[in-house]
Amino acid sequence: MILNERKIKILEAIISDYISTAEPIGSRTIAKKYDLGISSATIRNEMSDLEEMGLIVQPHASSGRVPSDKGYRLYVDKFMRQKDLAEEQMLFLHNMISNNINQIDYLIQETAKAISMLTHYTTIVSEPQSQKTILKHLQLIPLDETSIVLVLVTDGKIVRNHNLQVKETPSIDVLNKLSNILNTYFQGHSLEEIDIATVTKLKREFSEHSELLSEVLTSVVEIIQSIDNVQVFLSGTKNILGFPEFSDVEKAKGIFQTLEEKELLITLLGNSSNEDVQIIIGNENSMEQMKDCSLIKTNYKLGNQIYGSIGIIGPTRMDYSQVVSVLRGLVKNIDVVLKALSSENSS
Amino acid sequence: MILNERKIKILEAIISDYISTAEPIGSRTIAKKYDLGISSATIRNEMSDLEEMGLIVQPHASSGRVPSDKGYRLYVDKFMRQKDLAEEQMLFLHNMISNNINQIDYLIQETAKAISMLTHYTTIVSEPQSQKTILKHLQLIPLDETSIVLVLVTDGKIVRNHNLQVKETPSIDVLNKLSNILNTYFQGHSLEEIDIATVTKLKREFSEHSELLSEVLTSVVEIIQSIDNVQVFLSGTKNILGFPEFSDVEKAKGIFQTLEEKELLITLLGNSSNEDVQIIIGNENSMEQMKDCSLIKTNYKLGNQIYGSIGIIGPTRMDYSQVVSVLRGLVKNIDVVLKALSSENSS
DNA sequence: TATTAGCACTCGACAAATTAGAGTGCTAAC
DNA sequence: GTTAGCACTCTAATTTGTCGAGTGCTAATA
Repeated sequence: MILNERKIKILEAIISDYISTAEPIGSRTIAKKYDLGISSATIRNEMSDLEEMGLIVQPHASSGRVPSDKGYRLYVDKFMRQKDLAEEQMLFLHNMISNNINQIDYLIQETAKAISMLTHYTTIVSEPQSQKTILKHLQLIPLDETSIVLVLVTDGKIVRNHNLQVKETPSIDVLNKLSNILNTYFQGHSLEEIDIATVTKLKREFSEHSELLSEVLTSVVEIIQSIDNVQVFLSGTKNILGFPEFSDVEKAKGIFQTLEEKELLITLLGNSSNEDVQIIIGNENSMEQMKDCSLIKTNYKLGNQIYGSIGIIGPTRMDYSQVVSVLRGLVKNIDVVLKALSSENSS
Repeated sequence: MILNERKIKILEAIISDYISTAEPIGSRTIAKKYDLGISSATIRNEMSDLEEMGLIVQPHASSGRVPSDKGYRLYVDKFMRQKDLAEEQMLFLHNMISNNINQIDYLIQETAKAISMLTHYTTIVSEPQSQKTILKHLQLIPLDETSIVLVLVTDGKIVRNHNLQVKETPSIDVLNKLSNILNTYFQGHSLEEIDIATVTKLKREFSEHSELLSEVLTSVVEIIQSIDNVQVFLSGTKNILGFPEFSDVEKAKGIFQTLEEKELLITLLGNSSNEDVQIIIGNENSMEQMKDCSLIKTNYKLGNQIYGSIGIIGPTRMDYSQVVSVLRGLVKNIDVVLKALSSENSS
């Protein structure tokens, strides 16, 4: 069956109406509300075709139609028009980013808040991480009599602390000396390069503080492993409860369960380095509890090869077009702020 | 009116029944279910008295009775029996604590998870902070061409990073030198002592790196101010939806709204240094949205004068006795683990 | 041939009526 | 002081009826 202009118009009418009302929509309503120049009977015939094509469904016989996942998919892929974000929203994002660009963890927290505020959906933001993290600096700091903090800085501006227990905390001078040794060996190397082989070699060369060094090295390896353990921030979970499709408490519970598990969120966001906006509609998501939700996600770039992800979750009837605009606006503003920063520095 | 033995038994029956069923309970049910040796008519008379005393209420005429906030309060203060935590639960907590005692932020995160798992209520844990934080160490670390990380360690084992922007990042040697200066001046001083006066004095003495020093000092002050900005972890929010009293989505939304605001959570946990378990029932809480909830909270001690708080939120009919046991068990285990650690070190 | 008007039919949402059940308070008897 | 019994009340659940929105089909129309 051919999808002619008229069918598309009707499908768009159904989708746009359903997005705003969450109520099934019938032929008469379309005829009245949208000026398509055809009667409800004709619309009825066309709707029957659309249903046959699997683009819309009837929740129950003799009710109006509702877009199917396939219908949304077609709309999103082919007919969705992109709106540009309003000036003031762009400004809002710009300010939010500029104010937090130096504190990555605040930035992602505030980003989550801002996006959930703008879209009224639930927002997940993952901490940016480099595809190939390079160590920039290591520093040991005394914590108390028996513990040291190892601070590690990567080129992705990620700063991580890790406590390590020792028999007795050495003096600051010793710690500084040790930090220097670590730096000369590790600085500029990617995380993958710091493997058991290098570590054993280092241990052999420095037998002086060998016991301490050995403990420190173990910690370095641990941090490096845990650096994949990205932080994830969530905002706007309560919005979920505002949608009629989740007034069934059981459904809402399933979603909250997923949102509470950091690992699931990370799986959800995935780890593609695709820079464009991706849309996952309803059943396309492999997680059972998420089959009534859609997820719109994108990756943002915070520097050379440093990517984080941001995802927005809502009911399948979410306002795809608006969310895509907001995400594109966000990514664009991050770029703008970063460019402004780097040109400022080079001047 | 006198609250005799029999009235107390009936009140306890009502409370314990309501805690588990969430259904109003009538005189006949009590007579059948609880072997009090009196007829339903007598129970009826007694219940009438209990209602007059404000300890129970009828949700509507000719329904069973439900405990009032005042009823719970009386029960909690006078009649609640404390159960001891089961061996395996103690062990579970002990292991959780030992595994995380060296990483404070993990510890509080895992604690939130563990407690919400054990109680099935929502758990809030705030990062421990000292009543009178003393600086132990400051360290400047290069981040990139124009930013430095200032790492600050307190005697409360709190480690905080703060980025600061500079015109040009100095060499590591300069940073180390500066770190040393900062340490000689600030080490061992409490946060309150580091005020504008000290800072200005320091600035005057060291005019050499004055501009840099000035920026660093501003940051130090900023961190010190933000150190009150404690982290808070939440777990088990989804449990809220499991309780019939919150199947009204609007009520649930109000609570979620509160839980999403960190500031509100901190207000909720308060900042008393009282070490015993406190119970706030329904309307006793000043927040409007929380008037259908009870909050059970306690402070835990992680060292000399270092306290964090932990709070558990549930419906007013929550199982006070169980929650108190779990909290006491947790606090006890923290003590045990800390003692074990310190004796291990001194040996 | 495509479109439309008309009609019978279906189904869910809603309201009103009915019923069953749990609970109460009161009174009189024990 | 306690209890059995009874009339009464109120809610929750069920039933019944009505309305409206929607459908599919058919026959007439442009």
